[in-house]
Amino acid sequence: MKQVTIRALARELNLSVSTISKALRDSYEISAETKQRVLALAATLNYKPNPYASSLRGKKSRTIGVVVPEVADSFFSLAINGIESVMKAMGYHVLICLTHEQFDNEQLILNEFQSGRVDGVLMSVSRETLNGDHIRSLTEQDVPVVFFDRVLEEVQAPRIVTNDFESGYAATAHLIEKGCREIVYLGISKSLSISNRRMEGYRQALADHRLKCTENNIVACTNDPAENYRAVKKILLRKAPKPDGIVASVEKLTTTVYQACNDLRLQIPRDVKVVCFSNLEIATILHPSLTTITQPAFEMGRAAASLLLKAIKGTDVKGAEMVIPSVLIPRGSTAG
Amino acid sequence: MKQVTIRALARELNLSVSTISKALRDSYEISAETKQRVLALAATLNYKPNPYASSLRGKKSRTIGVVVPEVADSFFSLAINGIESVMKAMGYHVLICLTHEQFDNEQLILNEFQSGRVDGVLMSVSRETLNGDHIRSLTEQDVPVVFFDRVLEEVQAPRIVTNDFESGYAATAHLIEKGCREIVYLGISKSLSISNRRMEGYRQALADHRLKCTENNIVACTNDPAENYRAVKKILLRKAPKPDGIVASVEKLTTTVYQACNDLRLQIPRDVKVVCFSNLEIATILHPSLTTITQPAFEMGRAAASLLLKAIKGTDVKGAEMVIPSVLIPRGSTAG
DNA sequence: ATGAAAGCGCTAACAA
DNA sequence: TTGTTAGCGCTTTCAT
Repeated sequence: MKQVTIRALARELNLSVSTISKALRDSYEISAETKQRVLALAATLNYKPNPYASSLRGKKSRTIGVVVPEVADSFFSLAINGIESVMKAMGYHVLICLTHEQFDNEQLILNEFQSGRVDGVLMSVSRETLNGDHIRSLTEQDVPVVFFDRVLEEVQAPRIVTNDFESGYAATAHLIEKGCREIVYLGISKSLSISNRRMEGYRQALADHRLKCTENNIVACTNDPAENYRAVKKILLRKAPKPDGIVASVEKLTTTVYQACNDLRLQIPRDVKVVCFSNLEIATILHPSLTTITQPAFEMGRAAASLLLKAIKGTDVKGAEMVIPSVLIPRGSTAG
Repeated sequence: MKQVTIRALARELNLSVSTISKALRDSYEISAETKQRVLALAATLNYKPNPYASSLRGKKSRTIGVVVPEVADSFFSLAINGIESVMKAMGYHVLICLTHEQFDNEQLILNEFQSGRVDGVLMSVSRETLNGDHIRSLTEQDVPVVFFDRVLEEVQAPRIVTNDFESGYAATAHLIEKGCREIVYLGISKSLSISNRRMEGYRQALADHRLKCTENNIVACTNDPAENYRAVKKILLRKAPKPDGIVASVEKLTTTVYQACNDLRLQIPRDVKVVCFSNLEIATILHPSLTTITQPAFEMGRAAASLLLKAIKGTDVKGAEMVIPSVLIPRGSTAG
């Protein structure tokens, strides 16, 4: 990497490095003519300022970290698009780090972020995360952290979330309305607050409709598709009471549920109706098309990014919370 | 950001900064005892080396850039997983940049990469990319570039690709075998080499089976789903000759094709059979399940990452090319 | 309007 | 074995 440095420009124009630097940053101290000359030479020599030198000097990296469980997931990939749209406009870089739903990866990543590599962090915690010390040590070093979607309640940090309770409620009420009486809830993890909030909504809807809520109807899924498949199959095979509705709290479970129903010769929506928290565009062409709770992934990404930028600028956003609602889109899987 | 620096450690232990630096890097020059003391203090004070300072000093960032059209796409998100798995193991960071299929974004990104921000670049070109000057100026600055999947033929750079020609051939031959005689090819873009190679395979398969290939059966899709939908619908409505098979060369078109067939009351596979280049896990639960050409996305990511690391190390990989084959998975959409 | 010089945190050649 | 020193490229006082 043979860089064109400010020094090279200075030598070429018989000016000092500081003059060049100021000219490039359009300082009022520099004459219009000099600015022209500098800019022109910079263009012809294809000068690119070394970002690491400025970072070192200025103590800011113009880079943010995005910590997510997975990128092969329509919610997160859309959220990343939203984040990126804001950050690009503000000249920030986005360092995406994946935890693969593992707490130790998450810890390692946040740890590394204490080095000054990033000016702020957007994160959605892993399904395993119970303790927030790694997050707190980051904020204690004045690296602002904003949660989006998956929050760790224990940590006091600004957050962009969706209305998980209401969505869980809406999904369940919708199934009840369509005649379901024995509704199964498939959670992502026992510890994840979004999963629990959705579940609380589910419970509340059952209660409001005078349906009893048995723990047997609640399944905590794992990160292993095969295991989830067995669990879903098992509960669908139960005879008395036979499940007639499913609320799946995460996109990954869509395939599992459809496949299980298919293999068990259960017809959706006749034998069992399904609502899934999902952002899959493809929901419309499933057979039957899938009723979804669709989250405002892109908007959440945008909002989280904007909030983080404020925090980086030094605005006090402690305790800021923004709720962007999800939408229930009824389709074939709950028809009839 | 209040950093613990090497200087702080030095003061605390009454040692010089260079001793600390060497101790941290486990230099043979430093006594075991001193190393212990340094490491211990570093741990208690939670010292994190400033990556930008080392980058500036060492002229290497231990960061690579990944330039892709989109992240909300199962091929690219899986490929990113593959890349990340290798890079994490080697202690590299991954800066993901999205072109959104636009050439000027791609240019801007590669331009910025001339600043020394990254040690190397992995890229899949945008559908608009015709000219490779931006890529060449990067390699001329000794920033190695490795293509994966979407190559710009014009640029001589190492590449990890899949067998696009053979896959296009296999998809088409499969349809012919299943009785199709009027097969439509849906391309991603006229300029994209992968799309063209797949198309060449399609043409060859037709020729080998003594079917004529009319330009009317070849549709170049755009980045606008609505427009694609109209185009697909239009060709499916054609009466004579009526299309009875579709090869869709990109995942995004799956929804379009299924939706169009659905809306036109065309039954898959009875009226028209479909093969799609796709990595969607969900292919199995579409109705009918989708016959796919499944690309080795994760493996391609891994291979590309390894190759880039070699290039960064200075190994000569000019002209290296690795082909990882895709697999045709026959499912319901081509049954019967 | 321009320049000299210090320093961001780290590394490495050289000295002691 | 440890320390001194000179930068990496850039920004920013503080002169001039």
